[in-house]
Amino acid sequence: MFKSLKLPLPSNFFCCPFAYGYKPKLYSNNIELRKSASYTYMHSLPCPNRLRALLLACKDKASTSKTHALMLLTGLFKHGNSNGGLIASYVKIGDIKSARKVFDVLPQRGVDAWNAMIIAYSRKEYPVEVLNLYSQMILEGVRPDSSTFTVALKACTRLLDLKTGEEIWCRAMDFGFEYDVFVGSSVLNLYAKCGKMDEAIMVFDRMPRRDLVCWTTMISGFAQSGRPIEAVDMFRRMQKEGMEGDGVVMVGLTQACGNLGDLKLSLSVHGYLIRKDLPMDVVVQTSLVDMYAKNGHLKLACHVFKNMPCKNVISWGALISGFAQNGFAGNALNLLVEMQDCGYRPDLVSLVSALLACTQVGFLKLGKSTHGYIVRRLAFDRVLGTAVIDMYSKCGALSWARTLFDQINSKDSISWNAMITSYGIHGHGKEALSLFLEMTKTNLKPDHATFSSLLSAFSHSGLVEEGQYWFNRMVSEYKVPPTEKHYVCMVDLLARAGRVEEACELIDSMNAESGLAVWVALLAGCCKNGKFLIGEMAAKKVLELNPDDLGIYSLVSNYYAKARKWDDVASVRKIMKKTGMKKVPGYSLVEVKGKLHAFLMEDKSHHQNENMMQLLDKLDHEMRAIGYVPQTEFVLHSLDEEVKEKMLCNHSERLAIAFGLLNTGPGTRLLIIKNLRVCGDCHEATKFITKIVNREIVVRDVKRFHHIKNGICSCGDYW
DNA sequence: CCCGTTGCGG
Repeated sequence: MFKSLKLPLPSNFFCCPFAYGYKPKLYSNNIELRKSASYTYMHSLPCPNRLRALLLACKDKASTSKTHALMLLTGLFKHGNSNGGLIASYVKIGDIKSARKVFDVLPQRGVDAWNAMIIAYSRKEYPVEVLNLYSQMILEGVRPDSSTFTVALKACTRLLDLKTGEEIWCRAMDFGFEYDVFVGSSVLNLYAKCGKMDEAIMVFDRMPRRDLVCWTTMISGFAQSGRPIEAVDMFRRMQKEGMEGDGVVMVGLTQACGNLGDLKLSLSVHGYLIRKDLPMDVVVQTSLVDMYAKNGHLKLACHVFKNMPCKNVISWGALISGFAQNGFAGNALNLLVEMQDCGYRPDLVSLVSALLACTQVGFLKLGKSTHGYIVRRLAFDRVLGTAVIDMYSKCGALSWARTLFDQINSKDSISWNAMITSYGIHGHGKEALSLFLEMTKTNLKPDHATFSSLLSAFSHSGLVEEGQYWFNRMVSEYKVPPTEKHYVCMVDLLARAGRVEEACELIDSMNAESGLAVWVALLAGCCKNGKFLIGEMAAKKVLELNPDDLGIYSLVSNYYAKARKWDDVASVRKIMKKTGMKKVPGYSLVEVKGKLHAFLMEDKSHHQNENMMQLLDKLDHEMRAIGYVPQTEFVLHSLDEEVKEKMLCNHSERLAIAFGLLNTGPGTRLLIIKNLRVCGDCHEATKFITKIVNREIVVRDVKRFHHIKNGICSCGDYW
């Protein structure tokens, strides 16, 4: 990061100048300026333009050097004029080192020379060098021009160095560039990229003249700051002022549409591009793919993608990440292969998407080979490392996750949080705590996310005392204001431990409005512990908040069933039917011999169905012999007990387990991935199965892991 | 008098 300009501050400089009533002085004389060298030269030597033309025509090293020599001979070099052109011609042939060498020995350096050098560094993306030269230039008393300020501001934007940027902007205004569109749009971009859209709009509204670039900056600024509605408003305002968009403007709008998820608007943006016959380059088309993918319309995204005459890795990445983000892990992974078949090398983004896809479906084998690919092909950085940690832990390989965690040498709080979360979901609350304590010994500060990870780890392990202790210390010592997420963890922790009264008190003490999630957590705890007094209230609260998740209604209905309030069960069922919410079909996945197999509830279509049923039948008898009693309360239909018991056997995880047992060698660990929470009966049954077949079965449900071995589950039946 | 300078994709 750029340290400091070490320059005297312009007058009235303070934070965002307009916010504090800053009034720029036009053409101020408060800084002693030497006249620029090119200015003096014009009156003393002939034919400067011929030399410039010559320099501009230079195409290679030879002609540049020749002209350079000519300048030295004629004495032009000594007098300083045209040196900007000389530097620029070295830059043009890509020889920045020579350009800098010339620059350093110039007897007189006019603003053109400085600009040429600064622009060269800007193009090569050396923002720190740009700012160094800029400040040196000011100190030497050379008068910067519009380009100088524009490029210097761009450098600050790259570094996200708002403070330096504002300082430069103030100076630009003092030098008379307040209404320069180039300087102005650079300032807008600086604010936009630093996430200060309110300041940007303040500057924007004061601009007397705005070009298309200014509008684009505002539109994409709003889009990228998560304010898509304002981005669209900005575009409408622009049209009202008689401007038409170009491709770049539309890219900003596609981002806004992607975030809004408004298909109609998305289609109209696409339509605008076609109607106005704007050039559809790779960038525009890729942003359309991304827009449709973010809207969840993968078909449209694919359609645009397929019709792209020219694709690149970014286009592929947009589609792959679209599939992965929308939960279509298989499509994402297939696309990654297809991309390679088409001769494109997966890059960071497509690989992270692939990891995400593997994580979603618990495809450890493919995740591992993706990890291998990353290690071989790319530098293994912190971001990728954290993604791989997440993948391993969510694919059940906690110890591998830890090994990798130890290998990351400059961990940020995201890496720590990922590892703490990993211990949490595997039910290792104590390890999560000791890792947290280790983190506090570094100079990283635990933030709200760290405490979310820690508290949820406690809740998965039922560590009530620890939870209360650290919740209090989070507020008092670490000054992290508790968010709803933290409250949910605490309510969950207390309520599941049966301390529903304390959970209630905690909800009452919340500053913010208590949302749906805390009441759901409370209700779940009441349901588990048969606390019908507080449960009644929690159930009412939950229903009042009109949840749109069918799972929540199932919880309420389960609760009423447990409380034997059949009328209420019926009325909740009625709501569920009326709202027409689709039940998410439960499925289970199991990896066998490097392939992932999926099972739906009561799925009889599998070619091994016969064998699986036989095995389950056999296991059912053996389980009953050693004490298994089917818990039919988990089947919600009003059916005969016998039918209910049969249905339990057809739960998807039983099918997956049967398939896994039949197709793997004795003693192999099975990993089952579920998209819902594991049902209580299956949990019991699996414990018995591990005893009978002498295997370890790991089940990942939507919330956490269950490592089941010898009839005992790592969750301690606490989930 | 001219030139260089500002906004876009996973």
